[in-house]
Amino acid sequence: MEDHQNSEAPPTFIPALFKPPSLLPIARHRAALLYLVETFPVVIVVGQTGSGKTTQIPQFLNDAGWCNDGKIVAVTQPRRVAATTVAARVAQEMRCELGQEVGFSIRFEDVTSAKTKIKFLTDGLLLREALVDPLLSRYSVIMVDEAHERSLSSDVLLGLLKKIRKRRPELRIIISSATLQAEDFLNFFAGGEEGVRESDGADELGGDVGRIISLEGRMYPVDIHCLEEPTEDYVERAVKTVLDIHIKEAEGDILLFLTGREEIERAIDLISDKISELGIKSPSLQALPMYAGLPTDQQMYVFEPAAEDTRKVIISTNIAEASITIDGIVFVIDCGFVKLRAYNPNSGIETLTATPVSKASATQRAGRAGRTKAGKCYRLYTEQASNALEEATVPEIQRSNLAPIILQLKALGIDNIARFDYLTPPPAELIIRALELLFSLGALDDYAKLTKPLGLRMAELSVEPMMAKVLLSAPSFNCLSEILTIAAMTSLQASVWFYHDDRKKATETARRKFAVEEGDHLTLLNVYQAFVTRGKKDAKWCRDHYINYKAMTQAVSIRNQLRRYLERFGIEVAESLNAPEVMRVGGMDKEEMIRRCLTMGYFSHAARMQSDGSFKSVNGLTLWAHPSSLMFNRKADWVIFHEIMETGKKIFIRDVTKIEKGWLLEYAPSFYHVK
DNA sequence: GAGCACTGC
Repeated sequence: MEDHQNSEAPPTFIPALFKPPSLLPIARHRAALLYLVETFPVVIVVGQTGSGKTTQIPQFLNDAGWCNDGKIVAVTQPRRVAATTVAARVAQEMRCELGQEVGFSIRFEDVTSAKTKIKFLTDGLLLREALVDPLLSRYSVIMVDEAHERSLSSDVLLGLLKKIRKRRPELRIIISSATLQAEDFLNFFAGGEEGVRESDGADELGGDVGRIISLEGRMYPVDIHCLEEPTEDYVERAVKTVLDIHIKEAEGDILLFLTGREEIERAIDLISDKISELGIKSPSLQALPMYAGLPTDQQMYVFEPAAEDTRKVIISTNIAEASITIDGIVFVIDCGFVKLRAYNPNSGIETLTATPVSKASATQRAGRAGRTKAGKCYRLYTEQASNALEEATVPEIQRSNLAPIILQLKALGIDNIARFDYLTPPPAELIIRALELLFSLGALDDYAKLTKPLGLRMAELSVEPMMAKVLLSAPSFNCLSEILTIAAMTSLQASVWFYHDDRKKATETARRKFAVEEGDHLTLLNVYQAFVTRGKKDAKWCRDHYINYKAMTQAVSIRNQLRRYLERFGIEVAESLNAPEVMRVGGMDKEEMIRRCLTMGYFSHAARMQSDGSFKSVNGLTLWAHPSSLMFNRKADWVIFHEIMETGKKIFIRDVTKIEKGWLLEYAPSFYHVK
C-alpha cells in the first residue's frame, strides 16, 4: 500500500458537480433518511447524479452517531477516481484533513488512519477486505453506490452483504442507484426471508427488511426524436444530424455517442469535410473526441468551454454515459449501440462486439441533454427499434469468465457456488467452465473444495488464476523474479508501447530492440529489466524507445504488490536482473525454465502454427497472432498465449510464447488425457 | 500485415 506514484490528480470536471450542501435536494430528506436507516436494515436510495447522495449521506450518518465507538461508515464506488475525489470533497466539507476522519482506500493507495470514520473505497477492494475480515465487522454502515451499473464486484458484494446481514443484524446496508431498478434490489434482500414474514402480514414490498427512498434530482425535460426509417450508416447519419442541429438550433453543445475509436475518428473527418463543403464560418463547430484510450491531456479538452461563437460537439464512447459528466450539453445524439465484452463458455473466447443499448442506457444517454436546461435527444433508430430494446444491460456476472470470482468466493468460505445468492444468477455453463479451469489448475480438489495452500493462495493473489498458478510454480523452476515481472507486465491494461500512426516504422524498430526470439513474455521481461536499470528515472529514455512511462511505473507497483503477497506466504524472492538468455540453471537456459513455468498455468491456452501462419487451438479453432505480438510475423510450432479475443471476423491471441509440445503432456497430463 | 468499449484487485 506504499506505492503512491499512481495517485491520480483529481480531474477538474468532478468538482463542477458539487453544490453547497444546503442547496442540494437531499437536505430536505435528511430526517426521513436517518429514520429509515435506524428502522430498517436495508435502504435503497434512488437519486440522480447531482442529488448529493454520495457526499451527504455519509455525513448525515456520522452526525447521527453511526461512527461512534470506533465504527466506520464505508461507501463503495465502482471507479478509483470517484473514490478519491468524493473523499476529498467530503473531507473539505467536514473541514478535516483527507486521511483523518475522512479517507479513501483504493489499490496501491490507502489514505486512512485510526481516526477514520468515513471511508470511500472501490467495491473490488471491499470484497478483498472480506478475505481478511469475513463479516466486515469494522463497518456499521456499508453504502454501495452506483449499484445499478451492475459491475461484477458490486453484484458479488451485494450477495455477500445479504449473507453477512444474517450474522450481523445490526449492520446497515444502503444501496444507491440512479435508475428505477430499486425494487429489484429490495426484492433481492427481502427474498428468502418471506417464508418467515408471511404470517405477520408484511405484505408491503420488502416487509421488515427495507424501504426505498427517492431523492428529487434536478433534471430538465428532454425532447426525444427517433428516426422514421432505420439508417444504413449511423456514423454518416450522426454527422448529418450534428450539422442540422448546428445550423437550425439555438446555442448549446452536442454530445454524440458512437461505439469506438474508429467510428469517432471517421465522424470527426466527415464533420470537417462538411464544414469546409458548406463553408460554415460563424458560429463555428469544434469536434472533440472522447474515449478511454485517448491520452489524458487530449481528454481534458472536452471539459473546457468552447471559444466564443463556437459550438462544441463531443464525440464519445460509452465513457460519457456513466464515468464522466460534461457540462453544457443540450443536444444528445445516440447511435443506439455500445461495444460490450462477453465471454463464451463453450470456446473460452472473449468477444468485443457492438450491441444494441438497453432502454436504461438509452434513457441515461438522453438524460445527459437535460442537466443545465431543457434539451433534445436524437436517436438514430426507429421508435419501433427503441421499444424492442432490452430493459437493462445484461449484468457483467452473466457474461464474464467467472474463474477469478469463484475462486474468491471459495476463499470466503462459500463452497456451494451454484446456490450462492446472486442478484442475477450466472448461466450454469459459465460456472461449469470456471470450475473446470480451477480444477485443472489444482485450485480445487475432486470435491470442488479449495485446495490448501495452493487454491487459497491463488485466490489471494491479485492476478487471474492461470497467472497465479504460474507465480506459485515459479520457485520450483528457479525463475520467480522473472515470473513476477512477467505477471505484472501482462496484467497491465494500458499498452507498454506508444502507437504513433505517423511513425509506425520507428515504433517497430524500437520494439524490435527488445524482441526475444521465444516470444512476447520474454520480450516484456526484457523491456521491464531495461526500464528499471535505465529508464526508471528518465522519462526521455522511455520516449526515445516509444515506451509508455505511466504503464511501466504501474508495472513496478503491481510487481511490488505481488512480491509482498508471496513474502506473506513465506516465499522468498531472490531478485535477479540478468538477461534471461545468459543464465543457465542445471543445464537448462533460464528462458526455457520461464517458458516451462508459463506452461504450468497456460496449458489450456495452447495452439500450433499452421502453414498459412494462423494457429490451430487445441480445441480446433483457427486463431491469429494479434498484430501487437512478435509471433505476428515469425515462425513457430507450439505456443501458449495469455489472452484470446474475437473482434470483427478473426480470433486474436496476444502475448504469445513458443513452447514444446511435450511440456503440455508433462505439466497437464490430466487436461490432455495422458494415461 | 492489422487494431481494445469500460472498470477493478
